[in-house]
Amino acid sequence: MSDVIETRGSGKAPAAKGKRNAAPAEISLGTLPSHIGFALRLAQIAVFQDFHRAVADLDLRPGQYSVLLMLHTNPGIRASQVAEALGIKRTNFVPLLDGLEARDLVARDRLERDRRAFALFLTEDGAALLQRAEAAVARHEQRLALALGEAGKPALLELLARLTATARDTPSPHRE
Amino acid sequence: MSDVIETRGSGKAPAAKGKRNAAPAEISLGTLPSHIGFALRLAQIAVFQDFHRAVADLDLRPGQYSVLLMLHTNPGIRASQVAEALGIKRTNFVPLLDGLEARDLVARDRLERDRRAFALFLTEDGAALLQRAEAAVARHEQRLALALGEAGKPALLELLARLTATARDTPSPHRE
DNA sequence: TATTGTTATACTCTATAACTATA
DNA sequence: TATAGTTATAGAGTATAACAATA
Repeated sequence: MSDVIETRGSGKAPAAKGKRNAAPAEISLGTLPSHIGFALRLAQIAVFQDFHRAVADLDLRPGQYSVLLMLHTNPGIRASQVAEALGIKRTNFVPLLDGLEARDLVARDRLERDRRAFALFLTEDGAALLQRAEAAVARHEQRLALALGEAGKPALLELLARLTATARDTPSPHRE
Repeated sequence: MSDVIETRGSGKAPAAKGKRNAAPAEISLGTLPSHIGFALRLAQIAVFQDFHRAVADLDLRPGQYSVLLMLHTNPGIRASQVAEALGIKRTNFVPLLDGLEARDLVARDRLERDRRAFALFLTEDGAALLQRAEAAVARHEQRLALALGEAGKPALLELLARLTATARDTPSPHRE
């Protein structure tokens, strides 16, 4: 829990002779570790890296996995619905879908009753890949849950949900 | 805590007549909300947006604020030390520093005993801006702490630290 | 030879404006 | 007029390779 980081030479250099330097060998993060945003960033990076390792064989990033999951749970859903549910802009969702379609994991079916829109489905390959991904992601989640302890995971999800709700709803702080 | 999202017309459209559509009006996120990575992403986005609003007058992003804080806590520190401590690549730290220097918030002083490196300092303007930023960020943190409840913030920081440590240290899951 | 800072570059994620074809 | 999907584009954040000056 020390806020001090050793930066000199990655542990290879001898114990530093210049103690009166303008640039100290030991630096402090100060109050940074007590900032929620900073801690969130570090955790997010670490968790996403672990996710990446977990599904490395399948070549899936978190966003792609989320889309496959949504299409499995909501077959025939429209593209803009998936994008909105996942917090992705419609415009950025296009290349994401293109990539999955090019790999023949999802299919776009033009709707007859509204020929502007598509119904999205998993292909057989997509369903099969999702199944393997779900198993890998379950192991990834179990690994994290183990580190969080018995009541840790639900407690964390509850705290994160409060952050999401509060920070989202908070109006501009200086103009009320 | 419902996993169901209403996407049709953002609440403006009449109650949807086509109930037998291929694309249902109500879609489910399925198991996604129980994924730690997904919850982390939502919380991070919300918290960073709140941070942005909190320091909007000062035109500071989280990374820039972190650098100012580091230079205040560790005056004379070298650029690569700051970058490493914050988890930023040296190469990406250059334009970040350039921006702060262009605004006359930080100064690079060439070190005499090692003329490859710079000692970094806050300027007077930088110190003054940091002071205002710290006040704004403190209000931002208090707002979040209020939402998390009495023991919520330390509990959250503890859980996030466990995630950071575990996910970072975990070796590749399929090759042991 | 190794390190500090740097340039150039590329890839991902995100954001806005504007187009098309439909409604 | 409005909506679903799309294109083009631009801005951040992040990644690697390679260079000059210095150690």
